[in-house]
Amino acid sequence: MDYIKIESKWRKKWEAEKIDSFDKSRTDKKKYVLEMFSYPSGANLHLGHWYNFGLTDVYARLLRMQGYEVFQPMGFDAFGLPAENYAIKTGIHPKDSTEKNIRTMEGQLRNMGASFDWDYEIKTCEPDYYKWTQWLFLQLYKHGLAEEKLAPVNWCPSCSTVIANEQVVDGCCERCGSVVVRKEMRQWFLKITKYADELLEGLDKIDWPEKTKTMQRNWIGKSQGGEVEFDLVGGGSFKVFTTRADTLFGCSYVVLAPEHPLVDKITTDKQRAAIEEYKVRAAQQSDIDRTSTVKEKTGVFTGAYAINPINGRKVPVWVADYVLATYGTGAVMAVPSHDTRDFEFAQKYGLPIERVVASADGSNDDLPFTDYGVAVNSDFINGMKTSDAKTAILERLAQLGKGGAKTTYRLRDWSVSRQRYWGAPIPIIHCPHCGIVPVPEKDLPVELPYDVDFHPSGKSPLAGKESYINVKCPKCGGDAKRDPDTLDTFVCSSWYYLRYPNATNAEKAFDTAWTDKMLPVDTYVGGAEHACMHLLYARFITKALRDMGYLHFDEPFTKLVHQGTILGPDGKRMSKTRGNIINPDDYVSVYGSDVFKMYLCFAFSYTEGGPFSKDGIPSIAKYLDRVERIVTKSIEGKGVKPADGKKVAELEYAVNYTAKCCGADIGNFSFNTAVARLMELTNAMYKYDVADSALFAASETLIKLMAPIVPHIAEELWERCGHTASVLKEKYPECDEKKLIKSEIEVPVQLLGKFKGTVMIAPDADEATASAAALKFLGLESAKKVIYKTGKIINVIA
RNA sequence: GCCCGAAUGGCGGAAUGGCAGACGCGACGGACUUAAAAUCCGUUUGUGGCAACACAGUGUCGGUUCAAGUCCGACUUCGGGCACCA
Repeated sequence: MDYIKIESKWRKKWEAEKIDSFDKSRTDKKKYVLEMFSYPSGANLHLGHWYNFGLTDVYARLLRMQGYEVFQPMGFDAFGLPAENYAIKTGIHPKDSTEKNIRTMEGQLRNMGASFDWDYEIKTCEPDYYKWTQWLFLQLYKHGLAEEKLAPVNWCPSCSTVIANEQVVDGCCERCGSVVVRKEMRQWFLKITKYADELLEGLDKIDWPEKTKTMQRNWIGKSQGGEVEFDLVGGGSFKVFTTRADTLFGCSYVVLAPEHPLVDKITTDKQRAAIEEYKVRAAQQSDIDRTSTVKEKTGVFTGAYAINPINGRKVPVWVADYVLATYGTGAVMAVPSHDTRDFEFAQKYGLPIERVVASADGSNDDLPFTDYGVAVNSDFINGMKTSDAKTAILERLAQLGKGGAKTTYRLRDWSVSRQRYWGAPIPIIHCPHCGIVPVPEKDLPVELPYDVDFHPSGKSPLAGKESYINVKCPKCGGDAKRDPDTLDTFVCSSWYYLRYPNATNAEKAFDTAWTDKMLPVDTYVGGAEHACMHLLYARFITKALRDMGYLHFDEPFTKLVHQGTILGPDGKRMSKTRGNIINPDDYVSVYGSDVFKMYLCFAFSYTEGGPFSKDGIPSIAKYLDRVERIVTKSIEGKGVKPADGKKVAELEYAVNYTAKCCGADIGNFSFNTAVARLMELTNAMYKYDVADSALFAASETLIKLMAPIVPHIAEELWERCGHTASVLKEKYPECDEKKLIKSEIEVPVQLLGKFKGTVMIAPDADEATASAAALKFLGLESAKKVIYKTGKIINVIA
């Protein structure tokens, strides 16, 4: 078959007929199938795009044939650093390069033959999209979910911008790999931490891969423990957070983070110089140095003392950078006997180490002992199990007014200010009189000016654009300045799935009633690398918008599927440096998109991925040629009455068995087994090998069954079978269970659990019949016991 | 260090606790052909045997069960995530 020719023929026809258009009147049957939209970085679609979009399209086409009204849009996550970095290198404006890349990718996506409805296309870099990103930001601001604060941020010196916690990988910038440093800056934050608990609980209600849910759980990092307030000798107090309140009697010193505001106040004159020096050193360190676990712990005594509220003991106050300012209260109680870090520190600086927990069975007396056990040397909790002791201590602290139960989270607020050009401008005006003034909604969008010097200078590029930055205050009319930063691109992508069904709405970001009908996304497919970024942000934004009354559902993505990673032929991750990158175009241009997609279906377990092997592609073409031959043969026998009833029954069994499995497999993203079943049916048809109406009927079913995977080829063969309407409008074949009933079935016989052979019995044979057949087969008179699982197995215990 | 996954022929990969290796690639054999390609039909986990067959076999070691690739416990290796989170 000339696949290329066939594809262009049908593609033209489908586009002219708008066969993939979403029918708004059928929302009762809607399925919102969404692939994570792509970043238009390179000029071409890569293998990952094909694997994600192409195969999800197979799933979408199945749903359509099953009678659902599928909404499957496509668009581009078009803002972001790569386009800007590319511009800095080449001088080509990010807008120009992005638009060019989008045009190329649109063309390729159309050639993929995927059933996207392009009427709903969105591009996040266009004013009619980012207008609503800005609107979203303003709503968050109005509802107290966006705030500007001075905070330590992750600064990438190479990208000259702040990046989010989630974008720091091993202490380095996720984008460029530079070592990230810590910097105090005024930044906009979205208060995702307000939703920490709900983001955690919501995970139980959604059909997502367990692994991804676990990653989000760990990222949110809920930690239940307690707060303990220590009074300072000489006045004042501070709190520490602990998950091991039961060890409070073993606390021999306390430690503040170098950035803790109390440090300056309590440091004695004698210690001041040493503390100052230590603070400077700590500030200079990058996160990667500072959080290195191999590094020896360091710290300095402040000269101050605090009182342990549980026993009135005076303990020294130290400063050490192993305590993080950004977690808990930025201060810890040190119990060297039961915490490895405190132990190491105490040993180095000669601080007391006193055991207060013993192992329950007395087996382990090494320190530090970090397991749970039984309290010792701890006054009123002596003998209590760790969990009880925790409660007892926290209750006592509550009575004393010195603390109590407390929960903390690892999750931090989401920093969204970026000192870069190619993003959505933050719609805020800073007025010397009125302070922070949001841009009035009627003035949106705040348009991103084209002519800007975006070379890195350590300052936001927009700050240098006078005509942009200088503005009148909307409140008092006086001179004011725009916020010079742009929003993290993850803000753009945190709500795009809401915009798709509303893509043409010029009045609103999205219409509430319509969005409630169309959302949540039924099936969302994309890479697992977004587990703690996009997928968490999107959930947060959905919940925030719900609380503002703009929508009425809790979770944006009901079911989530991650495609696996396709590796290079060498079994390693594809990369330019390894030179093992596979370009799909090399194969698509020869074999066409159907063959290539079917190869991707067949060669991998979808969620696992695996190494690419070009040998599999011609074998799929060979298979489809084989299909063409048997279909052609069957057409000749269209009106011929079948002669052999038994053979027909066998063929019909194969047809119905395939129908039963194929749809279910595609529905489960088990594309490889779906293709295997199609191949089995084809083999059965070759075995049947008589050109008659039974073979023709099998052909028609086979074509329908394979239509979601190879739509062009199926359409061509369907036409050859004499049909004028599209096969894609056919109902997906269902299994006729009656055709699967056989008069006799083959049942395996085991002797003492060991397979010995099979016997033929009626499918509804009772245990006695089955048992007798098995004994006869084994040549036995009797058996101690026979286990018969109907239709499955007969196990004889002799 | 902690938390997840995964491990099955020469290869990609299948198997609701019930015949391990579906389906395909590769390899080998046969048919067709002057020949080759293409096609069609076989064989293909290992060991022993002419054979029927026997034994072994899903990373390792134990366990539960009539029955374990699948469940439980301990470990090994690889992949992913988190990591001085108190």
